[in-house]
Amino acid sequence: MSAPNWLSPTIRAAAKEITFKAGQYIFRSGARTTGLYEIIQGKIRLVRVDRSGREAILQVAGAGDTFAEASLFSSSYHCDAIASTDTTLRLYPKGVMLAELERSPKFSQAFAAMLAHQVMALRTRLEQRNIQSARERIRHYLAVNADASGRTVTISGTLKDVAGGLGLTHEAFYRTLADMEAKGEIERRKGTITLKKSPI
Amino acid sequence: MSAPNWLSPTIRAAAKEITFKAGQYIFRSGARTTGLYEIIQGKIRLVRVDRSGREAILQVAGAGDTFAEASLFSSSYHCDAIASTDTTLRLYPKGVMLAELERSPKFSQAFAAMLAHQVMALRTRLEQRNIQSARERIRHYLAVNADASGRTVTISGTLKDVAGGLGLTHEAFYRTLADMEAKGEIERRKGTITLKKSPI
DNA sequence: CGAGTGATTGACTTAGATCAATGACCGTGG
DNA sequence: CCACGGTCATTGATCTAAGTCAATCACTCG
Repeated sequence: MSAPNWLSPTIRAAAKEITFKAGQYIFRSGARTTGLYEIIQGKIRLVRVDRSGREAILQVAGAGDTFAEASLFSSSYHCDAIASTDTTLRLYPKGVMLAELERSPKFSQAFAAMLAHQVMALRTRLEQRNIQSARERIRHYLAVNADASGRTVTISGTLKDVAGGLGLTHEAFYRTLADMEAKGEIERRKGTITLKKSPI
Repeated sequence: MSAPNWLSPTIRAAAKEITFKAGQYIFRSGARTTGLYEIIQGKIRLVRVDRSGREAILQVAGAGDTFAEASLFSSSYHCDAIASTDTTLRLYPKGVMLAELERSPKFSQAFAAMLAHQVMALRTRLEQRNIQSARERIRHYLAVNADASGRTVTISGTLKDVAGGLGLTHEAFYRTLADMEAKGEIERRKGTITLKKSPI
């Protein structure tokens, strides 16, 4: 999800870049695990194929994301990884990663910290999805992503992307934002949204 | 989320049990971090309070779940933890945990493995929530949770709980299941659901 | 300057939430 | 032992918010 600043120089050195064409398999279910991947460019999906031959998507990942973390601790893959577009990956080989976990407590901590933060962020997003109403969902997003002052949220990327991240269509998102602004609940400026204090 | 079989005896020994009354704060935003919690009994919620004084829920956790993993790597809390019911917790103190991470590569690996699995499971659930249609969401659930044969899913807990986990009302869930059964897509038995092969 | 994309708004439709009612089952306390 | 309260499972009726389709404007980039 984020740039891997948690990696030690040793591991960076051991990484290999690999490219895949759209549609190509990166690994298949049952195959021996190779390591942790980081996406340099492109998009991949992890899928499991169900009885009817349909793909059940486990994860979609894009540039900057990592995937197959859990494969470090398992001997074979339990899903397929497929390049959705032409893709460049960086592979951090399992052996090197495990050796480094073994050798360097510093690295272990950094790695665990990164995973713990991801767990927290994912749980929060999942909790957000439990909210039915678009308006409440957006409020949740704003409350959770507000800066230290608890007021302003900086929008990273396009509004459309944010809408997608919230599990809303961009139309619903635009509309609700417009409505919230009209009602004075928020204020919009280029790249930021500011929560207004409730008028009570 | 699961019984902490990844804990070393050293840490188990250092754990402390604490009880809270419903509504009591377990920790508050800004306070110094104490460690990782496991819920023995009861329910808690992690919340951030927004400008309008409303709670934005970051996580709801129940018996068997752990929370505040990330606090191990941070000096102060960034949210409040509140007991939703009378609750018994086990606290694994931060100092002991970090020392153990430092000392025992075995433990570091086990801890990282546990977190990596959680990350995977959470990503999968999040991906599931991107599916609009109840029917497709259920299909996804079945495909992902099928046993080795790829056919049968064992229902843990009540159907109602499963519905909740899928982000559906229990009514919608029952209805869709009934419909899928009527159409011969699945077969239901006590405690299990079996996927039928697609008729193509 | 056109093509492509984001931002925005309108109109329409629908799937799922909500409210409601019923039967089955389970534990329990008199 | 059985009546009663509670919860789960199930189905019906209704409503509405959000998805879908569609059109327009602004902006950027080669």
